Amino acid sequence: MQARPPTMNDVAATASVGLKTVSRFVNGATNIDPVLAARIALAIEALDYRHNLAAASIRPGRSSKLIGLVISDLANPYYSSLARSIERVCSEHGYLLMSMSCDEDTERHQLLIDRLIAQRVDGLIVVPPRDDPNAWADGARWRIPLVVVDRPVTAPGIHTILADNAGGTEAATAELVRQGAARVAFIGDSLKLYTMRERLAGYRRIIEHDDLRLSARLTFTGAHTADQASDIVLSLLEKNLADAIFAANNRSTIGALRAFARAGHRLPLIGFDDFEAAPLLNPAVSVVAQDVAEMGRVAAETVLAAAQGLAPLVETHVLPTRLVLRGSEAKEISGTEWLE
Amino acid sequence: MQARPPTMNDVAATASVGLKTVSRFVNGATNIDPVLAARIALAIEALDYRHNLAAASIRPGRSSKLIGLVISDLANPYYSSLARSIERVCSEHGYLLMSMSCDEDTERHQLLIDRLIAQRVDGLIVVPPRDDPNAWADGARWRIPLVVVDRPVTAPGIHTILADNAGGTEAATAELVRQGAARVAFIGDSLKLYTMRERLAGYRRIIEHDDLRLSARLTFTGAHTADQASDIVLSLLEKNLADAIFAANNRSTIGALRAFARAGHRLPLIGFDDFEAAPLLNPAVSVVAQDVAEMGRVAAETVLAAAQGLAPLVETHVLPTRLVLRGSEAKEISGTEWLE
DNA sequence: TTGTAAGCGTTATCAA
DNA sequence: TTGATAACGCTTACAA
Repeated sequence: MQARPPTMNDVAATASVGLKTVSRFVNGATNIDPVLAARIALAIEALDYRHNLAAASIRPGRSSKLIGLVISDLANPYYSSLARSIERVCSEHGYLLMSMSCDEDTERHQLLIDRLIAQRVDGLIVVPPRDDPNAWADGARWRIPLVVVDRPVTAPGIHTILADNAGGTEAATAELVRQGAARVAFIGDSLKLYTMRERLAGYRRIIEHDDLRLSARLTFTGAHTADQASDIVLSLLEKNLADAIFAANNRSTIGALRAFARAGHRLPLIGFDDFEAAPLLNPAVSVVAQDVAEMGRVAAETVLAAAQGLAPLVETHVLPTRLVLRGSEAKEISGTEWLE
Repeated sequence: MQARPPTMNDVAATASVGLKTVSRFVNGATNIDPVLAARIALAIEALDYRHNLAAASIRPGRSSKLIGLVISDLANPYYSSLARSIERVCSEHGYLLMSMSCDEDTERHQLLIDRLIAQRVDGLIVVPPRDDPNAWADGARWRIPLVVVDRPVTAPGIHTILADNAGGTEAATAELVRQGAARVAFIGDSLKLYTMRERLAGYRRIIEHDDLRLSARLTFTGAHTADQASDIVLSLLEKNLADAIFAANNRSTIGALRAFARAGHRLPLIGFDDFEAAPLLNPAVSVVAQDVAEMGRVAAETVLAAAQGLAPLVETHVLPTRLVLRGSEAKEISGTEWLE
């Protein structure tokens, strides 16, 4: 069905020039006889010749100009924003980004990394899998630059880009306290997750500093789903055990909102991670926002610099978060404002 | 800095076996002397050898096992869902998906396609650029399978996957009429866009069929932004010119919601395309939802079938949409229900 | 400036 | 079953 695609040799023959001249032409060399160049251009057009980068890239000194990215889910807004930002930087440098989803599956994660290395990408950006974030990088010998994003890895000598999970949570908790909440509850997922441990640490910096000695009774790390978070918050509301809620991830934020709706009244709330609906809800939901685009940019520039031999120092980069106050700290549902 | 990565030859030398035997081993051939196999495995481990797929793929009869995808924006939920769905099918078939964003930029779109072909992808899935959706595919001779998604292309012989834009809008409009709206307004973007033309056509099937002769006065195709949509809807509300709103895309839906908020009262509303906030708003927003995952699945299976020589008939595939009624058709802001 | 010849890492042929 | 040898499409000395 599909004929073998034409090669540089075919072009050379058709244009009656040497192979090397076609190679020069294709690679954009300037010192070519205009007459030959025209013949070559014509032949390329006639044959519909396409440069074969796979063949070109196996020569020593040449590289694929490909960067690999392994995340858990391309369709998750957090990761797709990250991918988009990385893609932008890559394309500015003439690189193509290959973004792969591993579904937080450790095995698939490894498979994808192996496949990308087999594809001879010039660099790798990886979000470690949630469970067992270290195994894949453990004894591996990295011949290509590797940058890790969002969660750190224990293996040494790896570029790491993180958000300031602790600092962001600290700021949010402090704001809730400043607004008069003596009892701020922390609703989050398992402490097996690095980000949860960090966020809880930030929360404790404030709560224990204020010596309220409440952190233990108000700390909930079993909210794996929005429903579980909702149940926890509902119970707090019914027993009047808290004055404000810090929701340590999106699911917990949604859960808290559902609990508010069910109970008919609400508490001041700040959630970790922004989400599309947050500014559209009534009242708009305050959040700690990560600068995902910036994380992507730094990750991409780090990997590209290293890929081009500019070998930056291996270091951990912690990017600041932003407290976005929108109005969910109001004591009651205002009912008047809606969508702005 | 980075040493040249070890080759199959290095492995063969280390293991004291022939090159071809290593090749067999790496490609999973079964008929290998277990003793030699063990030596090879050891050598691979010792050298940290990695198969070079780029080199392998230049041999005749071998392919890259890569599929290319060109969309406008990976960070757009619609496209990231599409990419995710395609990626899933590809990986089930042992293919890797390369997803690229062109930002609706015709030039970049062409650049990406050329680059992917140069990379020797086995197939290409493309969302044509919004402006000038035909140029890129016009005279091109496609040696690899090509599938076009979301918007059609005039060039013949190209697999095309579309959503039933007209049918979905028809159903939504009919529902609004059924609920008693005599004057349903159509708020959308320019008719230069294929999807807008289709959606308007669906709207007219109902409005003109009902002989209400209102479609012209109630059709607005200048809502390029949410703000413009908002202004239009606000004016309709103030002059009491419409009984219900059909918002032909997400931006128009958001605009209509803003107008409702500003005016303090609302009309029955159905929007085209679902969005994350829709079920969370109060009242929840009814939409015409596209089955994006299914579109991706069909696109991927079409391209993979063709790539594997199963050459399915070239055809246009129109996938049904789903009318998701959630409660935004209520006449007033209820204020009691909130997040469920 | 141009072309010839060698070699990149892999796979396919084919004789052993 | 194994391994020397010849491709694959391309780039890079090096000679012309």
